[in-house]
Amino acid sequence: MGQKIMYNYRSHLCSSLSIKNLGAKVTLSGWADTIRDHGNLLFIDLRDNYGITQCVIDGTHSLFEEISKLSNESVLTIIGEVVKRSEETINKNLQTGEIEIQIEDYKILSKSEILPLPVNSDIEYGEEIRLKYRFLDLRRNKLHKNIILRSKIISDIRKKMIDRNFVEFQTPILTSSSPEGARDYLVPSRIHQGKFYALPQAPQQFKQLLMIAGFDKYFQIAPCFRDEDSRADRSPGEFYQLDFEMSFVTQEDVFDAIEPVLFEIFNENKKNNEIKVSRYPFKRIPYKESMEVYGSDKPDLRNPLIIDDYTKVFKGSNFKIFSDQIEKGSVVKGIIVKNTGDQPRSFYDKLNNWAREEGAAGLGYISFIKNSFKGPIAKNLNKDQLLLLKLEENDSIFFTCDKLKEAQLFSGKVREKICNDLNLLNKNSFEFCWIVDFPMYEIDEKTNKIQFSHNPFSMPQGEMEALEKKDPLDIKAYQYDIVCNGIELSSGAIRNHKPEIMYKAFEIAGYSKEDLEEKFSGMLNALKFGAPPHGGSAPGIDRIVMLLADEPNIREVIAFPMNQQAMDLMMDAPATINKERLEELGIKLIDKN
RNA sequence: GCGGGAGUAGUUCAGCUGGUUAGAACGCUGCCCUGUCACGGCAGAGGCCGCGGGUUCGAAUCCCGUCUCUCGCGCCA
Repeated sequence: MGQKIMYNYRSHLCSSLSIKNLGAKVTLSGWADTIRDHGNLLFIDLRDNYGITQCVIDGTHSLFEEISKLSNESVLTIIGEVVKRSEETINKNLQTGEIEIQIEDYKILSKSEILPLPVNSDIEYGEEIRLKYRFLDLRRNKLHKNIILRSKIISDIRKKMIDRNFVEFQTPILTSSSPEGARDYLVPSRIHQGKFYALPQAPQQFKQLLMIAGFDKYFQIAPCFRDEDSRADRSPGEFYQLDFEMSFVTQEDVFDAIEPVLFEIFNENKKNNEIKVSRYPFKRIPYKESMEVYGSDKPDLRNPLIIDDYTKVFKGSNFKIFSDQIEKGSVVKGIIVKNTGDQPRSFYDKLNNWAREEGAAGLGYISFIKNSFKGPIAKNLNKDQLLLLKLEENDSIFFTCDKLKEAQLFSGKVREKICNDLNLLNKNSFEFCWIVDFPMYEIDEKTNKIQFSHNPFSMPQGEMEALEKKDPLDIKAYQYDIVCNGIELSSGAIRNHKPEIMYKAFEIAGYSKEDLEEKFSGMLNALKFGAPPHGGSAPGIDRIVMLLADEPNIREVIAFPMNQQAMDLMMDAPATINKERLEELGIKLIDKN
């Protein structure tokens, strides 16, 4: 104690000692994870980033009194000898469980006050306290591991991209607001009072400009900023994408380039070997089919249930509720569920109640058991109609009747609900698919106007000819999403690299030539001086880590996330700014009260 | 902006068909304990029951309002 000279903090890590080191005099530094005081014998589990080592001291030692007053999470250097534990006291749960350190000397590097949040426990705590004391939360095993996994995934991605001749770039954080898309985060300009920078929602235009600049293959672990409300899989404020772009490529070239990267990242970082990752090429599902079969544009392919169309069965049938609606243009969607024909009545009633809570009229069903059709709808169909259902023994089928889009979306919910209730999900797999052929345009239901359904810079399939001759709502784009286990990892596209097609595409969505030139002059200019065909995508890093860490919430894989209200409880952001700073920026606050 | 759930000790939670002194576990303080690893035992301190109002003889409990957290919807080209 009381050393005046600088000494080494550690000779070993808290994970590194074993019976091979018996007799060695070692120095370890770390946190006092747990202290077990037996009166005349005391154990300290010393923890660092790498592991835990048990240190022991007995009552005859001159430092015993002092050391027994230590508090949890104090930071210590412990010097002592590596000794073998007796056979009965070996701890198999610990990497270093065959040895312990006989404490000879120690030094307190930093004391800890009473903790607001226990570090050495795995139980769940409220998010508010976890976020306020994030540094303590991050010391805890689960979060600590998640953040290290995140680092590994990012470094793996970087290596794989560089190995494939992608070039890493940085693009501006202070840039200009883009008129399409999400709400921007804005930064006031001091030099140009009244004007604002925007933080990039994605480096979309910059990566395209880099392609036009001839760099051929771009990637970036890119921060993206969107001022939108949060969800369990959407952190407010900022998130990271594996943003990449390639020149002289077709849609299939883009898929070929990224599929092995995603496969390898998932296969090499999955939690255990039981877990199967989709082999590439991943399934390609046209948007229209995805809506028909899964009732979603981000289907979870681990769910074995499938939606089919049964409009023909009910058309003109005696089941008037459906047949009348069909006359008015509705459709009937159904989901066949195996091994449910013998479920008790309550099973169907519960689903029916759930459907009503969801705003549906109910959830009609027919089950087929011992060669007869049961359920309230069955008696309204004749034999031929019932046979069209193609039910097998012990099957049930659940119906939704509504306008096409509503019926698809609700069937999608039913598909998910039944899968969850019956536990049909294969949890040990990562199922990838591409959703392709997204429509270029859609109709805004409020204004009845045609608008871009996705990225306005995407190339329409059929290019100029399609824009000129086809009904805009029938035009597909070279626009695709990659989906894994029902989570949209990213969208991407083959971009429109021809200014004349760009003018036409925007014209259809109601933008004049002047609008376009005002808002995207940089981009348009670039396209006029020799732009290669190019395309790319941008899988979300946080969501990839979330899937691999098997976490239901994205904040569990971000070191310092904001809460749902987009506040940083630890750093106290956002915060008020003093008058002088505001004046300098030419900003006057409006009192909304 | 809208809907669901929650807010009680430093922490996690119980109590909530109203009833006089609000409990448990972990943590904390003190004492005992030489083989624990979530050590154990005894004792103790610790509460504006989120905040404001109302009903009532009496409110953690019932009612109204409000704030906060969280999940979902809207939003997220």
